[in-house]
Amino acid sequence: MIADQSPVAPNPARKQQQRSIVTQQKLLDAAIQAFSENGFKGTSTRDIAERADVHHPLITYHFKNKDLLWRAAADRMFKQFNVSLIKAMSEVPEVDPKARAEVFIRTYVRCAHSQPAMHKIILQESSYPSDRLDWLIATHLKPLFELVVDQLKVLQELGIAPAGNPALLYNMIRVSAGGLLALGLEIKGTSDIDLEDQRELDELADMIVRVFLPG
Amino acid sequence: MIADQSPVAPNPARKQQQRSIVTQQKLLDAAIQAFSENGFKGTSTRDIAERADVHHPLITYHFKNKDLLWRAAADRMFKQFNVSLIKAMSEVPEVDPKARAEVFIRTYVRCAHSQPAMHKIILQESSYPSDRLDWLIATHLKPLFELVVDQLKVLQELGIAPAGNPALLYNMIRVSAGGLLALGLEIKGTSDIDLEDQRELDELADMIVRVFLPG
DNA sequence: TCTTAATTAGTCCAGATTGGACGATTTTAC
DNA sequence: GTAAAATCGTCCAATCTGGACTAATTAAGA
Repeated sequence: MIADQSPVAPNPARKQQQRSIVTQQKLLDAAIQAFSENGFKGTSTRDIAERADVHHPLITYHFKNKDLLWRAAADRMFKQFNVSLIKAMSEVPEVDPKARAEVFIRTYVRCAHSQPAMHKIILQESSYPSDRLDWLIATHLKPLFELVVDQLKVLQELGIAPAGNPALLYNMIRVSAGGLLALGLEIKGTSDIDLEDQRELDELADMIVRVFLPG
Repeated sequence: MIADQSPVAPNPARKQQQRSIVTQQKLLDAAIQAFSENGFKGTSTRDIAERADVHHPLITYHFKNKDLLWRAAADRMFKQFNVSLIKAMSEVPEVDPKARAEVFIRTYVRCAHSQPAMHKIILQESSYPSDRLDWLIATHLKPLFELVVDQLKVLQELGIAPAGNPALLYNMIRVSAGGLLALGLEIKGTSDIDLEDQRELDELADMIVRVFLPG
């Protein structure tokens, strides 16, 4: 994912320098990490700058303020996630719905593992109403939701997926992957399952497929 | 749940007054709410005192400091949850494992709905290692985990629950209930499902039973 | 009822942190 | 070489931090 352009400067008379792109990426990565750990309110811009190893006034320079930094960081993360998902799906033939669903689940597990911050941020923003949540839903969550639920209905008609409200089913799958992976430390503490281990990760994906696509 | 005793005073020469119990409960409720929204770091003791409508130095008086307040609040919440669960289970005959499992799931859904803060706090504390997480696992998470996983193994042998690692299965059930309910606002935004509605809540419980206890 | 411990109210503090502003300096594209 | 882009260093005013302290109030036990 390459930044289209600096999020701030409107009409550059000279093109953006390479190092500024690096700085922005470092800030965005650090922001996702920090926000996912401590929430929007609990995260200071100085904390983000320190994690990124960047002088903190550069946040103002590149992103104007904390709100816009949050939005840019979330945008990047969700775009990466959704693009990975759609790309993986595009490589599976349309004619085999069960195979498509299986690829979707395995890809979702893989992406959720490489970006556990996503689920944490969604959950945090679901704590109370906010502009950030509205934006998240409208921009990234609802589009994917509608795409997947339509396909889930087909799977249910074919007897591949369990009956019932497909929206609930979608969310159960989602939390069984993303929500469970975000609990990595806790699960390691209670059960000695290490979801950093590729084999255990595959086992989780197998299990989700088995449970949610029994047909 | 009644507080055994004031968490601070060691040897009261005169018994604890009723109003102090009320103050403590108000503080504990407010603390759970605040911590679940903004995390430990993102929550100030003053914020908690304001939510509880209590003068903030009373936190020092009743709980000594922020850490101990967090622990007392979490302890209360988890005890309530686990006790509800065990109580419900004790009313089901031992001889019918499937009925027991179904009661467990429906009770878990009901409790998770009445206390969505629990899942949020677990997830927050799973972000990075801490004494709080260690304590949570050892005191409340692991005991329940071991209890349930043993019963899950029986269900798997009977062909009632799907095959696979029972620890993963347990956690999938847990997040399908608690994790999904904690996402209430998001789910309402994407799908118009209102999990405050008792019928929709029952539908979720039905779905979890259907998916995880197909046998 | 009276005494006194338990609880609360009110105030204060010193220090840290907050998001953000600003000019001086360095780096790099053209 | 030069001017724009990016970074640095420093500053600020406001707010918030957890906690300390004394005086006032309430209620338990004799």
